[in-house]
Amino acid sequence: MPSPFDAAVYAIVRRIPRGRVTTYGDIAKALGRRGHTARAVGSALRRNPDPDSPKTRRRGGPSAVTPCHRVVRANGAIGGYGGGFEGGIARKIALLAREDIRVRADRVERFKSVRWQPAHPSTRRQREDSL
DNA sequence: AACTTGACAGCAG
DNA sequence: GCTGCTGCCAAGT
Repeated sequence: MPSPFDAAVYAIVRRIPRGRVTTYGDIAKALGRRGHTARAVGSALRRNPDPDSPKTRRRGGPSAVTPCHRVVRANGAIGGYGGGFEGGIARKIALLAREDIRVRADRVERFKSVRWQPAHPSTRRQREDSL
């Protein structure tokens, strides 16, 4: 059973549209936390119970999984994936490529334009998706 | 209960 | 661009 914190993180990750990415820090902000929280977000994703693997992927269902590969670093760097085992990052890159997001020299190309930001708690407006 | 570690961020040099 | 430091955290030892 994921902790409330983890569950909150997953809930946000599941809202990331296909073909877009967000950052650990953006998620932390959306949770109304600051400081070291971005690290905690990474820790939560590391425990992701439902990654976008062939086994867990649902056909047709939009975000039935927790697409943690769509979470990268604030500076556009790819970030981590899986326990950090060799090949984990490669999988993340492959999953992103499948959504037309290219990674070059450890950086997401056109990062600014594919970046998606969840709504900040103090902001009631929900038109976050078009940004 | 203290201390360490981690899929991080922002700001200063 | 980069490197180094500190930061309203959460889990694991």
